[in-house]
Amino acid sequence: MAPPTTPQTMKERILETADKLFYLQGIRAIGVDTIAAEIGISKRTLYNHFPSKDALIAAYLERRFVQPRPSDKPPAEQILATFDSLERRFAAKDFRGCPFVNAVAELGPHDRAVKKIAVAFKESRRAWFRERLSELGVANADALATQLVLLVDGSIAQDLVRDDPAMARAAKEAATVLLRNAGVDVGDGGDGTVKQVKRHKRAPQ
Amino acid sequence: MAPPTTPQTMKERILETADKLFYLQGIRAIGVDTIAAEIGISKRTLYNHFPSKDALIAAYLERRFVQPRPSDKPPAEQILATFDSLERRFAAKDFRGCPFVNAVAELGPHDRAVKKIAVAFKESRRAWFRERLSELGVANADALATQLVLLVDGSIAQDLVRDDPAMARAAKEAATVLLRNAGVDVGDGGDGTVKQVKRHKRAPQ
DNA sequence: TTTTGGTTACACAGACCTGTGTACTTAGGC
DNA sequence: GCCTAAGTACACAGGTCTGTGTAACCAAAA
Repeated sequence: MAPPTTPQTMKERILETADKLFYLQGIRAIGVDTIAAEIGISKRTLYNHFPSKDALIAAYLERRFVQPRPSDKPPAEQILATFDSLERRFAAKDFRGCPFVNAVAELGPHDRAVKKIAVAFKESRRAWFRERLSELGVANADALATQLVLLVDGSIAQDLVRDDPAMARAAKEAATVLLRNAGVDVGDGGDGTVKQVKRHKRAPQ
Repeated sequence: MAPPTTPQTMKERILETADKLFYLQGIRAIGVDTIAAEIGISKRTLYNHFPSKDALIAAYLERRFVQPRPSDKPPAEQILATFDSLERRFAAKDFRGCPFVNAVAELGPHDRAVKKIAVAFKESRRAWFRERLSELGVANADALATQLVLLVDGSIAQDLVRDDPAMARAAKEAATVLLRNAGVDVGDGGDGTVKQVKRHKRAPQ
C-alpha cells in the first residue's frame, strides 16, 4: 500500500501496528489477523517474523520499555517535569493508561513473561527517581522515590477511568509537597504558573 | 452439589462465582460456560437470570461498588486507616488490583457502561476523602482528596504488578506528610508502629 | 391430579481465535 | 537464465466464545 514511503523493516512495521492496536484496544481484543490486515500483509508473513502471538506481545512491551533521556537540568526540575509530560500525554486523546499495568490487568497473574517485564519497567522508573533524589542529597531517597511513583501510577490510573489530565497536576502538587518536606528546594512550588516575580529561595530542612 | 447449604438465591450464587472468576482471572478470560460449570448449573440457567454476558459484567461491577461503613472514629484516623486496610488487602493472595480499573483496562474505552460505573466508584471514593477532610476543617479539601486517591490508586497499581504490600505503607507515609502539610493533626505520624510512649499533640496549623 | 416454573442436558449456529500447510509470485544477486 | 529469499493468497484444522432452541425433568402449588 505504501512500500516506497516505508524504509523501515517489516518487523518494525509489524511492531508499530501491533503497538497501536494492542495499546489502544487491548491485547486480547486484537487478533493477529487484524494486525496483518491493518498493515496489508498476509498473516503468514506476520508469523514468519514472530513465532507466536505471545512473542509479539513480549516484543510489544519490550519496545515500550524506553529509558528516559538523560538531561542536564537540575534534578528537582527533572522530577517535576515528569508530571508535566504526564499531563501532556493525558491530554492526548490516544492515551490509555500504562501499557504494562494494562497488560498485567488483562493477561492475569499467570503470565510470567508479561509480569516480569512490567516489574522491570516499574522498578526502572523508581530507580530513576531515586537517582535524581540522591543527586539532591535527599536522606531517604528510596522511600521518597517509591512515593513519587505512587503519584505517577495513581494519576495514570485515575486518568484512565476519568479522562482528566488535571490528575497529573494534582500529582505534581502532591509531589511538590513531598519534595519540600524532604528538604528539597522546589522554588516557588514548581507548578510553573505561579513563578512570577519573587522567587524566594528557601533553605533546605 | 451443595444445595442445602446455600440459602442464597440463584442469582446471588451466579454473581458470587462470576465475581471470583472475573476478578481473579479477568473478564475476557472467563466464559459463561466456566461460570456455570463452577456452580454446577447449566449455561441455560445462567442466561435465564442474566440476558447477556455484558449484563453479568455490569452486575458484577455494581456488586463491587460498596460504600465504606460510617465510622465514629476521628476523621484523620479514618483516612489513615484506609491505607492500613489497603495493606491488609494487598497481603491477601487473592488481591488483584482494583476491579474497576482492571475492567476499564481490559474492556477498552468504548465500553460506556463499564466506564460509567468505574467513574462513579472513583468519584465516590474521592468524595469520601473530601468529606473527612472537610470535617477536619481543611481549607482545600477537594484538592487534597484528589491527591489522596492518587496515592490509593497508585499503591494498588504498584501492588498489582509488584505484589508488594509495602506500597500501601509508602502511600500512608506520603498521605501523612500531605495531611500534616495541610495542618491536620496526625499524631506521631499515624503509622501505628511508632506510637509508643510520648504521643505529643501538635496544634493544628 | 394437573399445572406451572425453574432447571437440566444437549445440540447447534455463527463468530472469532491461533497457528499451519501449500502452492504461487516477485525481486535481486549470481 | 537461474536461484534464493521474502511475501502472498487461501484454505483449513482445532479450539473457544456467546447465545439460542428444544425436549425432558422435577417439585411444589392449586
